[in-house]
Amino acid sequence: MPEDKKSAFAGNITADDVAAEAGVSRWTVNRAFRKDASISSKSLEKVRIAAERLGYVPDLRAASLASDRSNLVALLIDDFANPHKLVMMERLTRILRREGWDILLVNTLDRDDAGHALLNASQRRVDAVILIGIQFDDEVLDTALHARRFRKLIIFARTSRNPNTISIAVDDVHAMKEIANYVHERGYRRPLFLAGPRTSSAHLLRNETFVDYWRQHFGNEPETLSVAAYDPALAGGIVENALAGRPKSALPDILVCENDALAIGATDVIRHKLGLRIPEDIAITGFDDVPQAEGANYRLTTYRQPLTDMAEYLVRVLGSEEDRDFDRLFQGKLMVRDSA
Amino acid sequence: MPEDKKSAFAGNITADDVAAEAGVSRWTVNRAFRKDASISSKSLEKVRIAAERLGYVPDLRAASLASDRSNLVALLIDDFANPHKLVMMERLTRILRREGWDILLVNTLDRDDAGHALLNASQRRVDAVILIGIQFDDEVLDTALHARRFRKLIIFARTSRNPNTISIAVDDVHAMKEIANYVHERGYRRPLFLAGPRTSSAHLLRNETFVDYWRQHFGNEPETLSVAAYDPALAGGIVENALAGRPKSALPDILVCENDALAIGATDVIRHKLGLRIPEDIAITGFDDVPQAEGANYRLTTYRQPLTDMAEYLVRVLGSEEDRDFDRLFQGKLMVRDSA
DNA sequence: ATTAATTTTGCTCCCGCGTGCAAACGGCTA
DNA sequence: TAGCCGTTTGCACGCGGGAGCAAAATTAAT
Repeated sequence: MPEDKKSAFAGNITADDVAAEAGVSRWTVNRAFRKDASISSKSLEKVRIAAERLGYVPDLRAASLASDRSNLVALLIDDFANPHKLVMMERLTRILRREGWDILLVNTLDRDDAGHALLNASQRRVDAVILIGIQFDDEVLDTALHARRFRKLIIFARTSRNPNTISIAVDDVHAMKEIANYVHERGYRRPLFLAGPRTSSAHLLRNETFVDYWRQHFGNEPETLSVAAYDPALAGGIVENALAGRPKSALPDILVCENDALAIGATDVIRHKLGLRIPEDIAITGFDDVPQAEGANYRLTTYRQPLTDMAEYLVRVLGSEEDRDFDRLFQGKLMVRDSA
Repeated sequence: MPEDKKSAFAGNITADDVAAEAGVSRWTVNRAFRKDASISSKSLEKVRIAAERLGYVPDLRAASLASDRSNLVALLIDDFANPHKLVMMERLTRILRREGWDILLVNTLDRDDAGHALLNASQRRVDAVILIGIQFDDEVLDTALHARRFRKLIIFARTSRNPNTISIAVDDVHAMKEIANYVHERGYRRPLFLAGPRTSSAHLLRNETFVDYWRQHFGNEPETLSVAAYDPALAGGIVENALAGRPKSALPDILVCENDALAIGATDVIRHKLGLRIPEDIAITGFDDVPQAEGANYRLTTYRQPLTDMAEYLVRVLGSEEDRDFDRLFQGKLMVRDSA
C-alpha cells in the first residue's frame, strides 16, 4: 500500500504524485510552480487543486541542483555586540525575502573562522555572499575569492579595495568631513576620535578622514582612542581609563565616535562614571543612527546611513546578470540632536 | 577542450573530476568527505590532494537531496526591535554552526506572513524550524503543523500549549514569583506591570503570574499596561502617556516589566521626560538581562535566561532521533542591580 | 599457506526537478 | 476541411551525490 503514507508525513509528496492526481505529466506540474512557465490556465488550475489536496510543495534543493541557481544568499556576520547589526539584518532580510532570496545566516566567530564560513556557504552553492562583518579584511577576501564558488561577493556597509568584490557603503569620507565641519562650527576645538578595532585593512575611512581633515583645516591634531570591538561595554572601559583623573583642561570637548555602539558606551561612562554632563562638559557624535540614538536617553547627534536604499540597491545587484563594476557609495544624513 | 575551465569558475568541479584526478572511483571521493565513511587512509589522502588541487567542495544540495537530511534549520524571527533578539541569535547561530547545522534565516514580517515563512522553509526541506518570534501563536502553529514538512518545530524562549511542538523556555512562572517576592521584600507596594503585546495565545505567563501571585499574597491588584510590541520607543510612549501628570501618590513605586526592551524604554522616559529618579521615585525590573542592562546607564535588576544552556539543549534535541516529549523549562537567575 | 573474517571499493539505482526539443493541440484562415 | 502557425505538453537526459549491496582487497586465524 504505497498510497497510504500521505497522512503520516507529507515529506515525500513529489511532483509525480501531483501529476497523477491532476491527470497531467510531471513536467506540467513543475511548470505550474514556476513563474515564467508556459502553461494553460486550465492545467494550472488542475495542478493547483491537486497540489493543494496533497499538500505538495516543490523541492528547492532539486530545483537548484538542476538549474544551477540556488536563490540563496549567504549572510556572513560577526560583531553581534553592535546594535546596528540588528537593524542591518532586519532591513536586509526583509528586502531580500521580498525579492525571493532565501538567506543562509552564518555567524563568523573570528577572523580565522571566516574561511570556514565561506566554505559553508559554497557547499550550499549560494548565488552570492554578503559580508557585514568587521573581520573580512582584504586578505580574507582574497582567500575567499581564490576558491570562488559564488558569482558575487558583496561587502555591505563597508568599502573594500578588492576589485573582485562589490562594495555597497555609505560615503565615509564625505560623511566625516561633514561631521568635522559641524563639530568645528559648533565651537568644539579639542576633539577625541574614538575608533573601532584597527584591523589590518578593514577600510573604514572614518578615523583617517576625520583626523586628516581636522589637522588640515583646523590646525591641531586630534587624539585617537581605539577599541578592540564595536562593543559599548568595551568602549566604555577604554574611555573611562583614558579620561578618568584628567584635569578638566586636559579633557577633550567632544568625542567623535566611529559609530553609535562606541558612542553609547562612551556616553554611559561619561555620565555615570566620570560624572560629566553631555554635551556641556563633553559632547558626543556617533555614526549609524541606531534606534536608541533617537531615544530620550541618548539624543545622539549621529550620521544616518540610508540602509533601505542600500539594501534595495543590493537586491538590484543580485538580480543583475551583467558583469560590470557595481561598487557604490551612498550619501547619508547628519542627524543633529542634543549630544553635540 | 573540456578540461580547461577549471581556472575560470570553480563552480562545476564534481566528485567525478576529483575521482579521475585521484585515480579512484567517484564513490570513494564522496566517502572521503563524509565523517562516518569507511575509507582507507591511503585513498583518503589521495582524494584530499586531488580535491585540494581542483578546488573541489561537495555539493550539499545534492547530498541533501539524496539523503533526505538537509542539515539545515530554519530560524524564524520577527520582532527585531528587541535587543534581546540579537543575543539570542548570536548564541543560537554559534552553537548550531558548531554542531554542523546551517541556518536559514527568515524574517517574519507579521502574523499573516508566518505561513509564507514556513512555506519558505519547507521548500528548502529544512530538518527543523526554530521559532523565536512573538507572532507564532497556537493558531499559526496549527497551520504550520498541518502542512508538516519538518520533523521538528521548536519554540525557543517561549512556551506553547501545542503538543506537537517542542518548547524550550525559561520557567516564567517560577521567575515571576521570585521577582514578585523580591519586589515585595524590598518594600515596594504599588507595582505596575508593563506587558508586551496581548496577542491571542502567545503564552508568556509573566503578566498573569505576577498579577495573580501579587493579588493572592500581597493583597492589592497591580495595574497592568500593555505595549503593542517589544520596542523600547513604543514602551516609552505608553509609559509617558500613562504616568505623565499623575500626582506622586498615584504613581506606582515600581515598574515590573515583561522584558528588558520594555524596561529600557520605560527607564529613559521616566528619567528624561518625567524627570523622576530610578529607583528612588520609581524602581524598575526587567527580564532577559540584555547586555545594556548591566551597563552603567541602566544597572537594571532583571532576570537572566540561561541562553547557552537552552541553546545547547536545543542542538541535543535536533540531533536526537527519538520521538519523545522534548519540552523543557529552564531556571534562570535574578540579577540584582541598582534599578530596584 | 590456505581459508575465513573484515575492511575497502565499485556499482546500480534512485533523490526531485530543469533544459531543450519534438510531438500534440488549438485556433484561424482560405 | 485542409493547411498553417503559435501555444502546450510530454519526454529523454542530466544535475551531484547517497544507500545498500556485491566484488575486490586486506587482514586475521588456523
